[in-house]
Amino acid sequence: MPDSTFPEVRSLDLFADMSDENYAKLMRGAYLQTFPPHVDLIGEGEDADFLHVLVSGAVDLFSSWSNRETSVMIVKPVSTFILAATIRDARYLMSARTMEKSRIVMIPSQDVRAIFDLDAGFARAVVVELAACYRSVIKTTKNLKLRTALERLANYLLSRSQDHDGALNFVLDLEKRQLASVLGMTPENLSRAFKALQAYGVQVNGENVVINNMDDLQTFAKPTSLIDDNRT
Amino acid sequence: MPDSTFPEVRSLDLFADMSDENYAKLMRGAYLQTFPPHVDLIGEGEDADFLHVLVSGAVDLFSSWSNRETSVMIVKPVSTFILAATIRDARYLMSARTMEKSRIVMIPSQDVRAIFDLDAGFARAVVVELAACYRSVIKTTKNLKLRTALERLANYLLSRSQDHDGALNFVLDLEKRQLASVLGMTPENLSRAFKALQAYGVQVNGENVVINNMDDLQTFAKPTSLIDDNRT
DNA sequence: ATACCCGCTTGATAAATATCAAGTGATGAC
DNA sequence: GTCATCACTTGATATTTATCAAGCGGGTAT
Repeated sequence: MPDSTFPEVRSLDLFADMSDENYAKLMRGAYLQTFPPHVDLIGEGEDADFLHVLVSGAVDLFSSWSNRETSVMIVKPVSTFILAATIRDARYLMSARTMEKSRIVMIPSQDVRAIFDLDAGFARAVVVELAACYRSVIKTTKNLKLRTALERLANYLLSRSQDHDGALNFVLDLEKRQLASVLGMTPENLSRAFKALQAYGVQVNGENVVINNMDDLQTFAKPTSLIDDNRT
Repeated sequence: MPDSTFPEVRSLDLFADMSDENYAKLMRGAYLQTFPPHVDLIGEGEDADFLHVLVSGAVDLFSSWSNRETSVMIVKPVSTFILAATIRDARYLMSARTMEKSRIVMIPSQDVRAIFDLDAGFARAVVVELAACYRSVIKTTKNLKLRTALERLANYLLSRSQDHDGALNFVLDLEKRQLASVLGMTPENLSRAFKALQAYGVQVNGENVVINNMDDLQTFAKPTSLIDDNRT
């Protein structure tokens, strides 16, 4: 492959299938920016002028209403965020802030839409990506409506274990209050939920998690790929 | 426009922009089927062999886990459902059943994917549709995580009022137990929630709803287009 | 080293929501 | 017309979750 701007971006599924020419066009107006931790990037309700690609760091997509706030999802590198708003030329539904120092490529939304019309490979990739995002949020909805907070936590831990090749001990990748918000509960409630999972052999010490009895935990959590597997 | 198979389908946004030739190809393997009320169409976990287009009637998309069941969304005509699974050649994340007598056009998924590659207009329409679906589910998630059941109900009533050009009285379009499931609460809780909204001037008699004091209800419900407007 | 901050925990209590059981009322079958 | 069915309602109670208020403890700045 010839040189390209932002090679990390080029190798993303979303951009891998397009022609070099169209990729170059798309990146002509794009720029890379580095942000410190805890910086607001986007406010919900604003116009989606840019498609964002997180190259390194971590970003929290959250939403507020009537004095309440919740984290809708966490974005980890390398991936895009708020593709749907860009495509529809609509307003952001979520706010975004960096969680740590982050490098982000910003691509003007109008260029994304223009190249979409020019490049069939890109168009296909956008559709596949959007369909995956859609399915992921459907799973979130099922998780919220069908499970209690304790069950959501148990399944979260099983998922993280899977991420580590089924390891029985691992480190939480989120601060606990952040995790509480993602799971749709308060930090106090999360604290108690961790204690309640001791009954199923889960030990938590700071950010370290040990699963002493995988069978017990699975029997309680009843994980299913139709909710918990983010790949399918 | 020349004659086309399933004119109701042809005029959908999703199919309006494609060439007559490709539309004909897409519909070659499609067939229309009529189902009685309360018939299971799809079970979650099955392979997405067909894209479904609801031409008349109503369909409930629901999901089950561990002895619990919840209605994720209701599909009204004319619209497609489970587009994302079709695109990704994946398994259905939701089950589907008819709520009333329904006519449904079923299009083989492989044809959808094939024509997608051939027809740029169709590809664009799929992307726009999927982006809309994605944003709609994000709104559902915000609704669930940021609001209590009472607040969800209040905003639901305001939305239905909007659907009727802001009318102060209208008829519920769902059975109450169905509505309870969509809103993520039990039928008993919904019954009490209706009574609680009397304090804000809402009167419910059977399926008839009267909003006596729109200001009061809005002050309580705090509707926002970033959650409650399904068009943007 | 000391003091402070901050995230987390814990306890007590309140609010929201679900469950179980019984009752009401409309609708439809016979 | 009577009975049965079914959705809905109502009441009593249990569970889940949130709120408020301290307290704990590891890290950091000075």
